[in-house]
Amino acid sequence: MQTNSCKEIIKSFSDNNLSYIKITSPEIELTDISKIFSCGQSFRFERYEHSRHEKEFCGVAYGKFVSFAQDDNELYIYNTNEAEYLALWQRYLALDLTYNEIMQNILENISYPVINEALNCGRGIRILNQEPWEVICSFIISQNNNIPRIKKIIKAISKALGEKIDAGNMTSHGASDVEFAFPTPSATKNCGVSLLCDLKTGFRAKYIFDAAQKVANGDIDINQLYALTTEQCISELCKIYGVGLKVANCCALFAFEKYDAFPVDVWIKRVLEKYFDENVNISAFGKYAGIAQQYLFYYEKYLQFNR
DNA sequence: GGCCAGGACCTTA
DNA sequence: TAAGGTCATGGC
Repeated sequence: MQTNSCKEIIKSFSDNNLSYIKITSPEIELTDISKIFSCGQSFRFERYEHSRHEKEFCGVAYGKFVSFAQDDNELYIYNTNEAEYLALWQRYLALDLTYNEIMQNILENISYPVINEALNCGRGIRILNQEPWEVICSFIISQNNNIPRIKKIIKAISKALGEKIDAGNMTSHGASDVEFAFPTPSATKNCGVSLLCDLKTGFRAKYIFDAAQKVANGDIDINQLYALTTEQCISELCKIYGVGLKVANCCALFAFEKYDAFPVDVWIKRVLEKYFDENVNISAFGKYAGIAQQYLFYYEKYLQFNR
């Protein structure tokens, strides 16, 4: 794995009841928070329209309400401090990886014009390292669904079943006084299928319930999945009723650091047919195939909505 | 009012 | 083994 050896400069601030940090580093030059939070990998962040920065996205991750703001090559993280950044948000944002080397690796492995175009178009996208249970549940919800509605359902589930978060110090960064963490597997399991169905999950309710059961009782051991190969990890995830290859690949990529996992949804299927040889092998993309996949996904949607 | 959305499962042949 | 139907729901 490529490790970022370039030194970051982290400055800490405190403003009334709110602590925040400012980060500058070469990696921030390959970071665009608006692409990161609108490329379909994460569903709990919203743009904060009244930001004093060029762009700002706020939401809940790892049980905390946080906001990420950016002006050019400066990244601000509100409601955190340096220690928490180093322990949590650095890895969450993948700022411990050097994306230049990752993109070079992709380009060296596979040579198609669309790869260059997609990497260029999506410049700044980074694959977040999100919480495994939240990712499993979120991508079960994603099936045969669209992104705005996925976000709405996840918000409703969190409000109904998640722990309250006191976010009073973050109302000037898009928070309500009370926000809600993503519910635990056992809270989700205890909720039961019919209430999950009431939360507009529809036919996915029984899938979510089975996932919650298997994770809560240890049939699926989240901590063990990190240590497995990509193939083993995907195969374990597919033991959940309602998790097939596409959802399992999303989980492997977005939660378990399996950067060669390559989710194929309707968009990526279209991309493969449109730009690649008929029998192109996914392994040709190399060990960062999943990251290439995310740039291709963003690129194709970008073309669709910017014509 | 049919079609589509970051699909998976079940039935049928 | 492959193809086609089914499942909830909302936006267009």
